[in-house]
Amino acid sequence: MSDHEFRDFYYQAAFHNDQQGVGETGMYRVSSSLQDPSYMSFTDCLHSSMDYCSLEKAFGLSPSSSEVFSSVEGNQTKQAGAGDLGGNTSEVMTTPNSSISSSSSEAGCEEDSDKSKKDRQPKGSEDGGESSKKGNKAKKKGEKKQREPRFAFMTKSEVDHLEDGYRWRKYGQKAVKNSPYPRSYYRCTTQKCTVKKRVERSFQDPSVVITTYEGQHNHPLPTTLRGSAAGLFPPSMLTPSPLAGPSFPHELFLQMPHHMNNQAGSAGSMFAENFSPFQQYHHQVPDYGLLQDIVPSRFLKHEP
DNA sequence: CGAATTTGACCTGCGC
DNA sequence: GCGCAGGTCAAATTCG
Repeated sequence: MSDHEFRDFYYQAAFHNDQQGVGETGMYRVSSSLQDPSYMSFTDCLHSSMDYCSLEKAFGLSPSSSEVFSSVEGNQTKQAGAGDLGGNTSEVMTTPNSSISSSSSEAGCEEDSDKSKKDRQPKGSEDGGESSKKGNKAKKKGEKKQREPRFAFMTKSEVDHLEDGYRWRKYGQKAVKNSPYPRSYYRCTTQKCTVKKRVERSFQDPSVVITTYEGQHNHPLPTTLRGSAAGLFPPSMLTPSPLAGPSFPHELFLQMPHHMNNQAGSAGSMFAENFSPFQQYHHQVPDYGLLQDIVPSRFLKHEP
């Protein structure tokens, strides 16, 4: 997918959103969170709007809910990933009352080699040599790390770091070009979990937070977190194995549709396998038009 | 006191 | 080759 296509997608998404008049209650920011009165966490939002029967609402299938859009980063030319969602001219347009959760996935892509922006192995990687403190960063240049599936979504929120049930440790922050808002980098604190996320605020709509997840959790939600995160989701969502179902809320977005790739034209199919757990759903769904691309059939099928 | 955050330096890839 | 921008590291600092 080229930058333009990527951009177009978001424009369309916004347009679509407007047309549907979606909005009122998004998955975002509501002032009635259990723990934090200032906002509703993503987890809370999912919980509140979610059981599988009502996900369709949560995902914009009903007029009163937020909308989820997906897109797949085919060949991320210059990492047009979510990072750029808020960073350049391709800004998303959200209606004041709506939450657009757009997901961009770039799965796997071992082939993104040349492009893969570094992704250096977590420090202390096996090359054994942490030479001097900072000198060792140039490790294994030949080795291209596979890129994790990545998906982003936008959430209207006053807080940058949305609670999603997992514990994150911030490991960096950078100013983003063309945006007055910095981008924060978080890493899952669970050992051996390599999931990362980036959080930035849209410069066009400061109320919109763009969160990009990279990788998949290989562990259940921490039970201790904010009391009840683990209890918020059905067992299938807590399963470590991606094949058994999303292991964390955002993985729901993974179910989106590989064929957004096809739309994009380029490099589409190469990502399909990364969505394999969900392809079956895709194939099962009747024709819901765009919705089938956006919403997993398992949600759709519950429709009355 | 341990964990989390901040922040400046460093590294890498890309475009010119 | 150079400069820019994104991403990461890790020491210092702050927080619980």
